[in-house]
Amino acid sequence: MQMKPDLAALVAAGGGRHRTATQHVEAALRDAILSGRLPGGTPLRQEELAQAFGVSRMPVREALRQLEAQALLDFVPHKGAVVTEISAADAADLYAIRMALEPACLERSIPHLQPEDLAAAAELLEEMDLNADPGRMGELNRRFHLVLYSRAGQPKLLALTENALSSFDRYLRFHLAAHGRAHLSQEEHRDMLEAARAGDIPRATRVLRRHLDTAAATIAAFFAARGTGAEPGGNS
Amino acid sequence: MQMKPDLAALVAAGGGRHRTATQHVEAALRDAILSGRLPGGTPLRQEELAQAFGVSRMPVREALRQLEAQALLDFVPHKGAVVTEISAADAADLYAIRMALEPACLERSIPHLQPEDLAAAAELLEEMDLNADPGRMGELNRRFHLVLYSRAGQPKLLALTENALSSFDRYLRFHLAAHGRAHLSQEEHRDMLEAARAGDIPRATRVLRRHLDTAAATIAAFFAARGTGAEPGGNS
DNA sequence: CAATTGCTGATTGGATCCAATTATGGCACA
DNA sequence: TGTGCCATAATTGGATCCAATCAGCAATTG
Repeated sequence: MQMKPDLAALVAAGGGRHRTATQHVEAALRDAILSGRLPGGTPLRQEELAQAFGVSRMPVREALRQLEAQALLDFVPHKGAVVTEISAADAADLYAIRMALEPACLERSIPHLQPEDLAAAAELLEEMDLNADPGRMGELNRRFHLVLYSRAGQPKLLALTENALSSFDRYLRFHLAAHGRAHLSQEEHRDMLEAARAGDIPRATRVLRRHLDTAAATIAAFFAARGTGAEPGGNS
Repeated sequence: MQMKPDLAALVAAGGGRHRTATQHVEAALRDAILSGRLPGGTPLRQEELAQAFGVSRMPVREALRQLEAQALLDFVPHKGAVVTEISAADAADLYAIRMALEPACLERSIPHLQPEDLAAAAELLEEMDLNADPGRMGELNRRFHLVLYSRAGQPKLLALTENALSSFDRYLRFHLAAHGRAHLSQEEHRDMLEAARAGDIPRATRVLRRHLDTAAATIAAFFAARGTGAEPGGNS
């Protein structure tokens, strides 16, 4: 009966692949939050995390501040950082951002898309068909979208979009739980890819908007069915 | 002949109005960067800033990291943080973001705008007519836009928009230098306010898009006329 | 004379220690 | 028995100190 197996687990998730300890802690915590292993409302105490990661409290502090800037944590003075709660309102907020940013990315990127981009996108779609692991699904979905946007040539716009997509990962499990998780709007994904291949910007953005609309509706329905703060699955 | 009068000046700009030293340093530095007092390319050494602010290097470090996350600084290992350079490409990037986010904010906010919001917006426009101080102009312009968006009811979307508007302040001085700075698109501002008052969402967003288009064109022309890295005015 | 290599200085990342603030529990008293 | 106050303890913010890494320069050698 370990009280905190999550900490030991998420330390390993960071891997040793980061240059500084701060980056290591930040990556591990972000991944844990976005994947749902650290659910909303979880309090994070610096000392505890420092021991778990085998570092001092300082890199933990800096990592927490970075995550706070990304709206993944709320800082409460003298009570520690807590993982931000997910909610229908927050999901709608994220969707509004995605709806604003992603069509802009797509329409700027499509004219400059290269064959290798389309091939990479198609490969990601195939992988999504085969791979049903919810955790990996979020990454695949995010990468698929980002590949299509990658030639927009506006780094800040892309960075914002990537951040919004990452934040959305927290809600993807809802989506997967609602649908049979077998096909996560793969129809629309294929439509988008086809439109992009054809260079048909109006059609591509139209499909993208519908894709986002249906996803938003799915999440909203999920929250409406349950209480506003319910988690879809266990943390097993 | 003080080598670094800027540091002493920007310390005072922070004021004593922040809870933690980190917030104080962050606010002062951000204001200095956005206002142009710290131009692009300026190296910021932690020890130097710490002395200037009368604090240790730690809050300076955290503040710099926060500013890096906001894309105002670039971190170069063992060479210090440098203020990000402004460029035509960066300006275009920012405008793409504004063009994506602000119409979304406006159309969601207009239906819920209150009379006091419209009054506040009108007051800001008047103040912009009277006040010609470039530094204050940026704040007024930002607040005018934000008031019109304030009822969008999507905190993350608004936060992103506010950040984009703040970042744009760095380019506002170009705009002011190009036009006579007497009327910073006040025509379009008034049009927007009128459309918002009438609840005419299509017209308001149309005006807003044109407003952003013309502003983008102005900045682009300014960069085209000069070299890509020129600063408009002195730092007096 | 130029290129390379070793050294020194500077700068950042991390650890440990201290201070300030507040949540929380117990205890006394009405 | 319930309520309010106080003391303790836990937690964060900040300061100082140490280690590691890299830039720049000079001396040396081909």
